[in-house]
This record gives sequence, structure tokens and C-alpha cells, in this order.
Amino acid sequence: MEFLNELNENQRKAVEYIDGASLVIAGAGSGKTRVLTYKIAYLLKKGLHPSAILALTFTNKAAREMKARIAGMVGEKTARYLWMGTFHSIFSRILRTEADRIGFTKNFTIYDSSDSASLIKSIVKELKLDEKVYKANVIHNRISSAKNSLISPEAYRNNADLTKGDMYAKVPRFPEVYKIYCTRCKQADAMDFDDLLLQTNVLFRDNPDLLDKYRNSFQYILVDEYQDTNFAQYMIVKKLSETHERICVVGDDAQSIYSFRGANIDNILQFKNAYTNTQTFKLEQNYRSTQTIVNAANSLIDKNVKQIKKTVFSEKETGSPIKLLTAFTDFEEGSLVAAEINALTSKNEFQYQQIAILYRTNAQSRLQEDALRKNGIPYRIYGGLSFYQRKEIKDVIAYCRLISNPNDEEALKRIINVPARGIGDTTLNKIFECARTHAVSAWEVLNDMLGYNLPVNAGAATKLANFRNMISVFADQVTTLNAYQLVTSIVKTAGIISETYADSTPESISRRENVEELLKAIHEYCEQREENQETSLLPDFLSEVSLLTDQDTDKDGDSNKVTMMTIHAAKGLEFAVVFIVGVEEDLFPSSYSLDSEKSLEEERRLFYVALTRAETRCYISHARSRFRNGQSNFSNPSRFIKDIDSQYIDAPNESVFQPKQSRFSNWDDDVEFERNRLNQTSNYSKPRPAPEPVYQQPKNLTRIKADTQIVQKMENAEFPVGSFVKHAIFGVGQIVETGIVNGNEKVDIDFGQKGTKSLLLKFAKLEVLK
DNA sequence: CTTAGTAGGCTTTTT
DNA sequence: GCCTACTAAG
Repeated sequence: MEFLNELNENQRKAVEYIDGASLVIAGAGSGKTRVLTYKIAYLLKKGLHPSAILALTFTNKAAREMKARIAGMVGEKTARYLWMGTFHSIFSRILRTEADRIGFTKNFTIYDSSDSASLIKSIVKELKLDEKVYKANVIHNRISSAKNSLISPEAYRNNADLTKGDMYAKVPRFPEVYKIYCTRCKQADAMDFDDLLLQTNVLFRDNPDLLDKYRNSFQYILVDEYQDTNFAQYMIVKKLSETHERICVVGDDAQSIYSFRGANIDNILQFKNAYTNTQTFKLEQNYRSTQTIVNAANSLIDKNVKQIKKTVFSEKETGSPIKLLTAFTDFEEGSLVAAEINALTSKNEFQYQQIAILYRTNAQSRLQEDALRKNGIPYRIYGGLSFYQRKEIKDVIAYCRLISNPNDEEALKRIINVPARGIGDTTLNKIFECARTHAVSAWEVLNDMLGYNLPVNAGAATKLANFRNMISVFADQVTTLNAYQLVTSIVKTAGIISETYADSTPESISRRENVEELLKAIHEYCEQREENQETSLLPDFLSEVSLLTDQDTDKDGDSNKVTMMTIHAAKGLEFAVVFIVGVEEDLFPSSYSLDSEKSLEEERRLFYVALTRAETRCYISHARSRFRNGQSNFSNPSRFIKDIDSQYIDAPNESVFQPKQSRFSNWDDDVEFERNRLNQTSNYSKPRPAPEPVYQQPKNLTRIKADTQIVQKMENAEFPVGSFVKHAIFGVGQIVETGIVNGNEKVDIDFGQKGTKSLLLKFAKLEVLK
């Protein structure tokens, strides 16, 4: 066991303890993945068969990389038998094998979030509920959390607390929607993401023989990122490990950032109570970052109350302080970051690929992207809408889904009229209505339109029959053609490219290319499967594709580009240089997190994750004003900057926005001041004198949220309504209204063809025309 | 039934 | 600013 010498003492202890339950608290950069891989290698060397090891990871990518590393240690042949993957992918595999036990077929469809939303929408419509109140994603979130907590529709309805909650949320008929949603999914032979976990629990609950089978089969269970597991996941792991308790969970409570997806930090905090004789190992030495970065991150996370105390330390060099970049506008922030990247790379000190720009929301990527492009800096954006979420790709996939599972109603809905074949909403609704009254799927109605008395005229009936026949022909070929051959034929026959994207607009060209790309990917998939002597049929491909994410489509992973992604997506990664951008109140922490201490702490953990991605250099940037929802808003620096011990931060003293040195001493006061004194202009900037405060508290508001934008009409002596002004970009316009927005003077100006703009005097250089 | 044009809504993070 | 959902006209 030569390789054990490559571990430090705590790591080694964690690896060697295999007799019972163990919890490994792994600080950021402390070699968590190393412990997991070495532990698996250790188990294998101890004689455990690879198929007896179940290792659950958070992303497909993590699983793939870990598997590759283990393969390097114990050989490809052994590693390939490991059960290693995400909860979703491992248990969808098991669910397909055992599908008949719970009333599904092995080709069940996996509904993605948009399928779920679309289904919910149609249910809400059918129940004649207000779609504005019963919003699809709101309802979906509720369903999702119910499922993650393993609450069935029946249990939900009978739970007074939950139904009371629905009353408060003004969705009293939610239980009904939930119930119908489940029925409809089952009828469509479909599971949503949450079902993959819920139905696994159902499977094990209702089939003790199967639970025994898998329990005996998985002799050792490892769970990575345990802090981000939800109740459904907890239960699966608990059930499978109950008899032998040979389980090792690894995680860092300080990096729990997925509660919005039902993750429960108590799973890790309470692990000791869930298993008997738990051994806890703490990994506290950070091998990734400089001391400055580690200490800064520690000082930040220290502000959280709920945490397992640990002392993360680094023995690397002290390193440079975290650099704070302050910009007037979000636009300028982009160029500051770009300029800094140029400086870092021009002396060959760093390569582009060692640099990452991290942000809170995907919407921020565009601006950074523009700035990088202007400066000729190569970049790669992760996330946003992934390849598999593009319309044209989803359409092709929907064909595949329908062919593989004709009861997949969301797929049918999606493509029955793509390309346009004269089957509109009216006809479609008739089909669904008919299907509902006979309690069958839409596909069955299409198969026997006469028998089900579908009330359509001859023309529509012909079109429907043609469509049905086309799908049937494909369906007959599912077992004879491989996925690539079949999909090629679908794309051709159905006319997806030739009819829908036939013209030569750039958009159509790009869509055609995307479809080509998909075909290429399927081709590669088939070749690889066939090489491994596995089947390469359409359902095989489909079962994998629905669980893929953007990060799995690594097209140019090794090229020299700056990485751009959300902080969530960056979890588990590391970069020599990290820029955290948009570190402003209401954005980071997000305004959604401000009403509870719990969610604010999660935001702080998210910031902790961001900081600890950096190896040697870290930048934090914020802008004074930011474009959001189509208009420019003021933004204050995030409270998190102040949470970091100021000795680790290098704030620019040339910044015009801050009084020298007072920045950290009175920040709280400043923020409070800004929020309460809405008529006062910010004391960071010195604009023209503000007019006398005339703002009055609106009568119907008992409490004003700090981030609410307050607009008040007010006359302005310098810029009277009706006068003409000249703006550098928009030209000449007429003032329609003047007033105050969050304590700053604004003017609404009608620029004729260029529209009416709302501008802040602080920024807009306006010239009054006499 | 389709298309083009417009009004309204909306934004946290993702398997 | 961007996307979707609705509306009016073909």
C-alpha cells in the first residue's frame, strides 16, 4: 500500500477506517477527492470487488474524473465495474432495471424542468385556476420540495401544516395539482428529476427483496458533497447502509449551497446521530490557496453561526492580498477585469486557462463577455442555456422520446406540429380532452381516433393519421437501427432541417449546425458503445442524454481560455486567479436571501466557495451602478466584503467613491444611512446638491423593503418639465418628468424615435437648450 | 391555422 | 434587456 504514504496523517486515517460509518469534514482544498479516490483504491486492494462499491457524487463530471483517477491506480478493467455516478444517474439505472415493480417501463422518460413546468401549466389551465397565481415554476418548486421530503400527494393533503401553508401562499388547491401531476407523469411513463430519488425510495419501501438485493450488493458506500444532499437522498443512503453501516460521507458544511434544491445541511451536521459509532475525521490543511486567501475565507465564514468549527490553514506562501476593484458602472467593471487579465497575462505570468471569472447569476456573463471580446481575451462560458436546452435540439430529442415512449405527452405536445403540419391548438386540445375523458394517453387516442370518437374533421384526421404513421414507422425501427441511424432518418424524414430551418438566416444556419452537432455526438456515442460491445439503440442514448448538463459537453477543455461560470458551477474547481464580480448588495447576497438569516448564511457560504477557488490571486469587484431589468440601478458594495478581515484586502486608494480609510470602519453605518435616508444622495459620490427632502411614506405600506426602488415625482429647477436638453448619445429630447429615484435625481426624457429614457442626473451629462 | 407584432413579465443558484 | 404569451390580421 505504497500510495498511502502520499497522504497526510488525517487523510490517511480517514482512508484506512473502513469498519463502520465515518464522516470526513473536508475544508476547502484539503484533498477531499484525494481521500475518496485513495479510499476506494484501498478498499479494492483490501479485496472488495469493484461492483460492491457504490460511490455517489454531485456531478457527472466529478464521477468521471474520479473514476479516471482510480483507473490510473488500480487499472481500467477494475475501475469500470465501480458503481460511481450522481444520485440521479445511478438510481435511474436501477429504476430502469426494476421499473416493472413500480408500474413504469424500462424506457420511461425523464422529464426535465421545462417538461414539468409545461405539464403543470396545462393542469392549472384544466382546473381553470389563475395562471398568474398558480405559476408553473412556483408550483413546481412546491412539488419538488414535497418530493424531496418524500411527501406523497395523499400525505400532503392530510397534513394540516402543509395545507395551511398553501392557504398562506394563496394556492389552496395545490394538493390537487400535485396529485394530478403525479398521475399524469405516471400515465406518460415519465419521471421528473425528483422522481428519480422519490421512486427509488418507493421501490425500496415496497419491495423488501430488492432492498435486500442492493443492500447486499453494495458492501461499501461513499457519498461526496454530503452537505448538499436532501432528505430523499439521505433516506436512500440510510436504507442501503442500514445493516452494515459501512459508509463514508465526505463534505464541508461551509460549502453547503444548494438548499434551494432541497439540500439539508442538517444531514451533515447530524450525521453522528444517524449512525452508530461514527468516526469523524477533519481535514484542515488547505493545499490549494495562499495563506492570505485561506485566512480571508476563514474570517468571512466565521460570521456564520451554523457551522462545524474547524481551523483551515495553509502552509503555502503568504501571497498577495485580495484586490478590490471598484467601478462606476457594471460596464466599467467589465473593462477593469479585462484590463487586469491583460496585465496578468502579458508578462506570461499567468495563462488564460488559469483564470476564472465567477458571478452570482448567469445574467452577468453577457457584460463580462463583451468586455473580454473587446480586449481580445479568449474565454469559455459554462452554464447558461446548455446545448441540450436549445429549441432545435429539444425538438429532435422530443421525437426520440416519443418514438421510444409513445405515452410521453410532453414530447408529443412539443413536436406534433414541428415542422408545421397544420395541427394547431384547437385540434391538440380536442385530443387531450378526449384522452382525459377516456383516461388514456394522447397517443392511444391517435391510434384509434374513431373508436374514441375524436371530434375532428376529415382534414385534421388525415394530418393526425400521417403523423401517427410516421412515428409508428420510426418506432418499429427502434430495435433494428442504432441510435445514430434512426435519428438521422428522423431528422431527414420529419423535415426538421429541410423545412423548419431551411432559410439562410444566421439563426437557421446555427440551428442546422447544432442539429449536425447532435448527430455527431450520437454517432460518437454509438461507436463507443459498440466498441465496448454494448447496445447502441435509441433508448440507450436517451437514458443518458437527459441527465447530461452543459459541463459534460466539454468541447474544448484543454484550450487556453478564461473560464466564466456561476459560483455554483465552480464548486469543486480551482484556478490560479479568480475574479469574483458583481459583489454588491441585492445581487450578492441576492435580494431573495435578505429576509432570513438562514439564506443569508447560505449566500455567505457561496461567497466562501468563490474565494476558496483561488490558488494564488483573488479579485473582488463591484460597480456603483448596474443595469438590471432594463434600467440602471445603484448598488452598494456587498456586506461580505466587510466580513473579510480588512488586513487581507487591498482596496484602491485612488477610488473616488470612498473617503480614504474610512471604508471599513463605518460601512454598516453607510449602508444603513443609504437605505433609510432615501432622499440623500450617496456620500460616496459628490454629485450636484440634492433638493430638499419631500419624500413621504406611502400610506399603504407598513414596511419598506430596503431594496425597493422608491420613485417620487418632483420638480427640478434646473431641468423644468417641457424644456429641451441635449444628451451625448441620444441627442436632443424633451423632458417629460423629473423626480427622485432612491434619493437620486432623475429625468424622463422623450428622445422621439429613440424612445423615452429615464436618466439619472448624476451620470447623464445633459445640456439644457434655451 | 399561421404569422407577425406587441404587451407584459421577469431573474438566483441546478441534478 | 430578453423571452413568452397573447392579439390581430392573413
